Amino acid sequence: MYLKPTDSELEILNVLWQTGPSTVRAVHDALIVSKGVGYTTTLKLMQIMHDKGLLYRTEQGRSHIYVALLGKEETQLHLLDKLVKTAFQDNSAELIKMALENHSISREALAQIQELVQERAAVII
Amino acid sequence: MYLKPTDSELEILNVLWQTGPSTVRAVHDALIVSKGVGYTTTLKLMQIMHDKGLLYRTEQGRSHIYVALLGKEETQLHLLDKLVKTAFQDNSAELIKMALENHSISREALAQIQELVQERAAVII
DNA sequence: AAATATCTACGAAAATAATCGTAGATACAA
DNA sequence: TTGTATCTACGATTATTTTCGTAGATATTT
Repeated sequence: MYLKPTDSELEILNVLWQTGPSTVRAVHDALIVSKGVGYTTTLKLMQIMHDKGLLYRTEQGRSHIYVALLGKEETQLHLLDKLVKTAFQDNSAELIKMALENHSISREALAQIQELVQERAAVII
Repeated sequence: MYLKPTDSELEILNVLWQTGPSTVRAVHDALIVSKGVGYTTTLKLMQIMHDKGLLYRTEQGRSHIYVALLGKEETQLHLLDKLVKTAFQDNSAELIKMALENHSISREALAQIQELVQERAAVII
C-alpha cells in the first residue's frame, strides 16, 4: 500500500532527493531558507516519516542520517495520477494542454515533448 | 487571495461543475455513488464552502440551490501550478513528459498536443 | 570544570479537515 | 391530524497535520 506524503513531508523529501542522505540539521537548514519553522518541528516530522516508513535512518555518532525511501519519480507519478483523477476527470490530455498553454518551456524541452508525442502516436493502432 | 479547495471540497465542486446549480440533496446523491458518507456531512461541507466564499447559494422554497464560485479551469490551473511547484521543481516539461509516458491518450488528443507544441515552439525567440 | 551548544525523544497544543447526531421547522401522506 | 420525510442549523467529535516546548544526554568551548 502506497503512503502519500503530506505537503510538509514532500518538502523534506525534496531536500533529501536533491541532497542525498542528510541529517535533520542539514534538512532544516535547507528548509529554513523558504520556510520559517523551528528545528524541533523538522525533527519531529522526520521522526514521524521514519515511523511511517517513508524514511530510513542510520546512526551517525550522536545524530541520525536520513534517507528517502520513496523515489522521486514514483512520488511525482503518484501525485500526478491523483491530480488527473480528482481534478481532470482522468483526462490527462487536458492537463498536458493546460501545462503547455500556461507554463514556459524551453526549446529543448519542447523538442523532447514533440518526439515523445510522435512515439506515442506511433503506438496507437 | 485564492482559496484552495480541500479534497472533499473538490469532489463537491466537480459535481457542481458537471451538473450546474444544485441542491445539497442532488450533490449528495451524486457523491454517494463513489463515497459512503452521511447527508449531513455533505450539507455541513457545503455550508462551510458557502461561508468560505467558494459557493453562492440562493433559497428555493425550503432548501438551497448552490453554485460554484470557483471556475473549473481556474481551479485546475491552480492545482496544476501547485503540483509543478511542489513536486516538479517548477519544471512543467518533466510533468508533461511523465504524463505522456504513463497515461493513455487518444490519437485526436495527441494531434492537438502536437499542434500546441508547435505553436509554443514558434513563439520562442 | 563549568557554561554553552547540539542532539534525540516525546508529550501536547494548535490548526485544519471530515464526520455525524440532534433539534427545530416545514412539507407531505395516511 | 397525526405521523413520516426532508430541510437547515449547529455543536461536537474524530482524525490528521503541523508546530513547539521541555527534558535528558552528549559534545564543545572557554
